[in-house]
This record gives sequence, C-alpha cells and structure tokens, in this order.
Amino acid sequence: MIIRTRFAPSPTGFMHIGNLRTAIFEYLLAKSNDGKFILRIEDTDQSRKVDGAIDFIYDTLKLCNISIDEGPNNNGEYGPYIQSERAKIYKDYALKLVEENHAYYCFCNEERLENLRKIATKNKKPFMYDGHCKKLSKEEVLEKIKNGEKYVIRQKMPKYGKSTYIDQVYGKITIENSVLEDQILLKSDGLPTYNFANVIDDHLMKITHVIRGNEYLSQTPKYNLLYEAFGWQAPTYIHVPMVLGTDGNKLSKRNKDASFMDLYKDGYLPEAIVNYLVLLGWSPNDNQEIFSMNELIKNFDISKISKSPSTYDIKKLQWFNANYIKKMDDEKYYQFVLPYLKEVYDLTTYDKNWIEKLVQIYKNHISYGKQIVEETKMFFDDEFKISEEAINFMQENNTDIVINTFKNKILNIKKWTIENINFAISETKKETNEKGKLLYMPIRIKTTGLMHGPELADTLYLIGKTTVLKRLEDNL
RNA sequence: GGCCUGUUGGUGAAGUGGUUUAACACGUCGCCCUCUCAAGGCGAUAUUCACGGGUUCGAAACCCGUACAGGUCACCA
Repeated sequence: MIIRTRFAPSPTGFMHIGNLRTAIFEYLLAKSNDGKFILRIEDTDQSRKVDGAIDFIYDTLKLCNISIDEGPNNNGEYGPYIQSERAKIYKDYALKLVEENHAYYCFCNEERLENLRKIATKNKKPFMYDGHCKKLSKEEVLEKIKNGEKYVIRQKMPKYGKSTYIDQVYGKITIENSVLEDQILLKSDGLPTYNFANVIDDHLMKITHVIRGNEYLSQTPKYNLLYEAFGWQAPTYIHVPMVLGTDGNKLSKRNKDASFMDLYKDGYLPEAIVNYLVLLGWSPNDNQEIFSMNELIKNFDISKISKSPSTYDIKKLQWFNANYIKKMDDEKYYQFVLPYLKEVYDLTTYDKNWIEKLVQIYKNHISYGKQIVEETKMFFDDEFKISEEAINFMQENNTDIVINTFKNKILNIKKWTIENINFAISETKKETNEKGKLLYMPIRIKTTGLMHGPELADTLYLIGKTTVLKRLEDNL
C-alpha cells in the first residue's frame, strides 16, 4: 500500500507554527515510506477566503523544502484539489446519504435554532439539534424544496451505544454516541461543512493516514460514522499534541512570534524552524538534534510522537537558528544578512568588502538575521558617546600615554589593514609597557566609546582611519 | 456543565517494572579562554517524576481516585 498523507489548510493567508508542524509530520510520514504528500485547500467557508492565500501556502511549503506531489498547482489524478471546485461531488454524496437514510433534510431556520440554544443555556445543558426535521416525510420534504425553502442536510447519528476507534498516538478512544449531534453535512449555500468535505476528499483522494491536532480526538467518531455509512474504510488516525504558546494557551494569530512568515521575515531560517518544530512533540531514537530534511525522512517514526502538549520556546529556536547561521558559507551568509542592513541603512557609500568584513565579525553573535542591525549599530551611528562604565574606567586609570602612543603609531600606517593595526597595537604595547586591559581598553573606549565590541583591530579597521584618528585626537 | 485528552526541572524531552541516587539539549548560573562582547571548553542546576491510595520483593513506569491544565460541544475550519 502506498502511503498518502495530506495537508489541508484553509486559505487564510496566515500559518502558525502549529499548522506547519502538522504539515511537516504529514510530509515526513509520507516520504519516510516512499509515499505521496498531497495539498488540499479547504475553502468551503467563502467568507474567510483571502486573496493570494494559496500562493502563500505554496511559498511557505517551498521555503520549508516540503515538496508537494499533488495539489492545486501540481498534477494529480484526484483533483481538483480546491474544495470550492468540488461542490457538486459533495452534494451528490450528501444526497446519497439521504437516500440511504443516513442523513436527512433540515429546514429549521436560524430563529428556531437560536431558540433551542437559549433553552439549552437556560437549562445549563449543551446545545444539540433536536432532530426536529428527521420526522419529515418524503412528500413534505419535496413540497418544501419545491417552495424554495432553504435547507441543510444533517447526518443521522445513533442515539445509543458507544463508538470506539484506535488512534496511533493516543490509543483506544471511546465516545458515547449520545453526545454526537446530527451535524450539518451540507450548508444552505450548497457547500459542505469541513467535517463532511474532509471525509469525502480523504476517501476520494485515497488518503491513508490522517495527521491532525488532538482537538479532533473526540470528534473522530463522527467521521467514522460517515465512513461506515458509505461503506468506506476509515484512514489511520494520528492525532498529535498541540503546540502551546508561552502563556500555556493554544497558538493563535495573537501569538505574533508563532507565525512562520513573521519568523522568516525576522531572519529565522526555514531549515532551523523545521528542525525545531519537528522536535516539538516528536523525538528521535538517539540524541541527535540537528537534522537535515533527508535525515528527518530517514528517522521519522510516528511511534515516537508524544501525547502531551509542548510549549513553543523561541530561545531554543534561536539556538537552532544560530547553529544554522554558523554553518552557512560566507557568501550565503552575506546575502542572507544584507537585506536587513539595507532596510535600515543606506549602504551605497560603503564598499562590499567593508560590509562583508563587518557582517562576518558578527556571524557568531546573531541568532536571527534581523539582529545584525542592532549588533552593528556602532558602525553606522555617527553619534559618538562614551558610556558610563567607560568614563569610570578612564577616570580610574591613567590612559593618556597609551592613547597618544597609539595615535602616533596609527598616523604612521600607510595601508589601513587589520594586520597593520595589530602591528600598531603591539608597538604601543612595547613602548608603553602596558598590556591587557590597560593597553586595549583606553584605545577601545576612545575610539568606540564602549567597553564591549568585537576584536579591537577589526573594530578599528571598520571604523576607518579618519574617524579613528579624529576620535583619538578629540578631548573627552 | 457533559465528554475526550494530558500531567517527568524554567523549556524541549529520554524513560515502557530492577545498571534511574531520572539521559540528552535549550535556558540560567559559575569557572576557563580572552582587552571586552560573542563563540568555544568545563562544571552546576528535579533527594525525584501533580497529589493520595493500591498492585509488587521492587514503580516515574501498572491500576484506582483526586487535583490541575488543555481540547470539544457552530450552516468555522
């Protein structure tokens, strides 16, 4: 049997990392078994549709190196892969269910439903459709339809007994049938509900394994009843634990940090995000942490999916990201980081070598791309100010001799290179007999105003001879 | 409220009855390296697995109960 999994987002133009993580799991399960990964767009709610959202989903998956075997923009024999284009299919199946007495027409209007809801809340009972229209005769139904009355089609649920199924992660799940509502299959606009379309499509598209959040754990019997009614075999269910925000709540749009695109825009590498996400709720057999996509495919195993929810921790993501950044080759890293600088600074007056050198120094410092801006600030900021701790240092130590000696050495430098600057420092060391802090700090403070920063010679090189000299000459 | 699920440190987690006085990683702290900041190296960081009972020679692991947390009960997906 060929394993077929599917990622079925609704096109909202937003993807939080919980969704992405599901997609990753689905992709890995398929690929680790030489199976197919299908993308299906669940857009049966017309009001929530967002323009360009399908492209957005494609972009996201592509960035994450997740390749789609079948989908709206890919060929496949089970299309169309956009639900709104399959309306007729769902309707035919819904009608079939009515014919076979597994579903029925319902003409109850919003007003009556609202009333039922009110009564339910008053009695402190959960609202459940009362099956009012189930009793309608064939003739009555025909009559109402002829009169143009709006209707929905509802699934007929068993009233007694229990439904049981096996989930690959959570094991045996049993639900009382009496809590199952006669849910709507076909809405009055003629489109199916998510629950219905899902079943139809998963079957028609030959999906073998369904991976989804565990919020569906107690809803799955409804699906199974549908499969049963059609005489179809239900897929293998793999419910995965949720990813929670730091506040312990479900991830939502409000959690800005948890949006894939936002992270990407801030300079988190998709490889790092994928790597981090896959370890949220799944663990490998050994202690390996850094995984390429191929390694993930090789190692992924649903039996290692955890039951308990995990909370999203950006600190660990940053560690992964820093890891991937460090591994980039110089040119790639330069191209990665450049846009963030360009966004904030006018780089036209700087030459490429200078920027490359600058950026290189901070390769070990940044844990996400955008951070380069903050880190390199002192090289772009014209404002020169000596920090408080630096002032204290200057007051507590005699620094004039070092500064003056160094200034003279710098004046003699013909070619402004890091080597020559280092030479100037060591000459100053010889002449003044100062070393360590008392040698470096005066120069550092006088030229940068700070007591921290990258290697002195590098720093001075980047600041440039003119500015360095000017600062050395200036009085405090 | 009914039902479903979960509960190992600040975080991700390993662990499936006995080399567990709980691995590994992030974070945090300390030390080393170092002019400083990072990086890197080394070390510390759960007398104990939500709690209470039980089963057992032996439990984080099995069973029951309690507590807490989350989910779910739409013409949303």
